[in-house]
Amino acid sequence: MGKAGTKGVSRTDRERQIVDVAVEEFGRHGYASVSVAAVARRAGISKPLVYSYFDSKDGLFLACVHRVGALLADAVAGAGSRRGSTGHALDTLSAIFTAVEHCRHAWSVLYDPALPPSGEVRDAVSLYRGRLAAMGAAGAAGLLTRAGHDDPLDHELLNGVWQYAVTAVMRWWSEHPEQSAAAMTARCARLLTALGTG
Amino acid sequence: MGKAGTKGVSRTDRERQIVDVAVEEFGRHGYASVSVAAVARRAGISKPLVYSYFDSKDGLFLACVHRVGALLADAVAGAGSRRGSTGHALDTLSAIFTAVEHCRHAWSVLYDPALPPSGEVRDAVSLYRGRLAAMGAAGAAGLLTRAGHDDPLDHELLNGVWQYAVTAVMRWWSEHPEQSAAAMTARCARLLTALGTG
DNA sequence: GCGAATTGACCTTCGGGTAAATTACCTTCG
DNA sequence: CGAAGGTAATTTACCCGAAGGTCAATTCGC
Repeated sequence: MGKAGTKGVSRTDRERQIVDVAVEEFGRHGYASVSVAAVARRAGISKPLVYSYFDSKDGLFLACVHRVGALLADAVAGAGSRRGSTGHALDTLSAIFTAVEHCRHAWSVLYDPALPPSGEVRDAVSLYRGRLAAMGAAGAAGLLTRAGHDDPLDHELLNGVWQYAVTAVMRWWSEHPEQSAAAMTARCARLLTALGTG
Repeated sequence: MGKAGTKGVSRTDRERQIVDVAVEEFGRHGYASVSVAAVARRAGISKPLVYSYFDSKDGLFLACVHRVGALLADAVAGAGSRRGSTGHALDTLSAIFTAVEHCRHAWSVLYDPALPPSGEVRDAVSLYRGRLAAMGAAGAAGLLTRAGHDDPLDHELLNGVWQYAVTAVMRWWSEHPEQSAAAMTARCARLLTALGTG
């Protein structure tokens, strides 16, 4: 639109705003389908400004990964810790819901299945996924050992299923924006008790 | 590599072979990250031949969707039908495992989350997803009503979680090619019983 | 005026898509 | 049975738009 020249927005503020937009775009459409120009447009600025602050598309995505990775890891680490796998799962989900209530596509950024198959981006994503998996599904281990199963591959698979289940819940939530975090927690509580009595 | 001219492969055979390759590529990397040239290269032919048979990238993807959609829908429709949600889920999973044992990326083609957000492709995918959801998670409805929950949104969400859980299992399987379909069924049986006793 | 913020215009690569030419198979007629 | 010609299979070379990435200029706050 307007000519060149500063608009009085500090670099820090602008970076935060760009990452806000980028998280939503990446979370909604996936890494491969989002163009830097689209992010710039939706942020109301021009493409070279994005490159000036983040160097490359990967750099922008990395910033998003660190943003949402820290947010989610902190939330899960600080979650309540009831005993019993159902209670533990609910505590974890509740912590995630409240953490991303104003940034609902955060989870999908970390669990975008169409990432570049190698490189720095993949490494950073794997790092945060690993942390979330270790914490969130530590309860799953107890669940399996209590049932007498100790195959490590079983644990690995249950871990993957747990993370994809959370992904499903998050995507459903993005499509039902009227639902509050508390309502989501209650809903998941109903589902989990129903599963336990199946 | 060689010059032009037919190699004596009929259109029908070639189409089947191209779709074989394309299903694997689309399933592994996702719609947006796969180029028609890559599919052609891995099939040992040239790009214009693909366009000559499938018109466009969307046309090629549509062929893949119909291939795997029919395969999966038939498998689930013909699955055993034990009573009880655990038995029903296991029957469904077992049918899917044996159906796609030689085509393990089939499921991921239908559940690629980075599809174009509208258009014919999306419609076809939604059609098959709907069929699979209706059949596969009819059991989920029983599970919820038995537990006294009748919120239709709960059903919708449980449906989504079920489909993503299956997606997780399928992706794990793609990364563990040494596992047989029977082994996967047994593994899922262990997980489901462990869940029931949680 | 100096530096930070910001942009229009440009370059380059990649991927979807196309046109025309080449080769081989199959029919048909002498 | 063999030559002519149509048709199907296949490729090389190309076009074009979109997206990643860069440069130099311009404007504002201090």
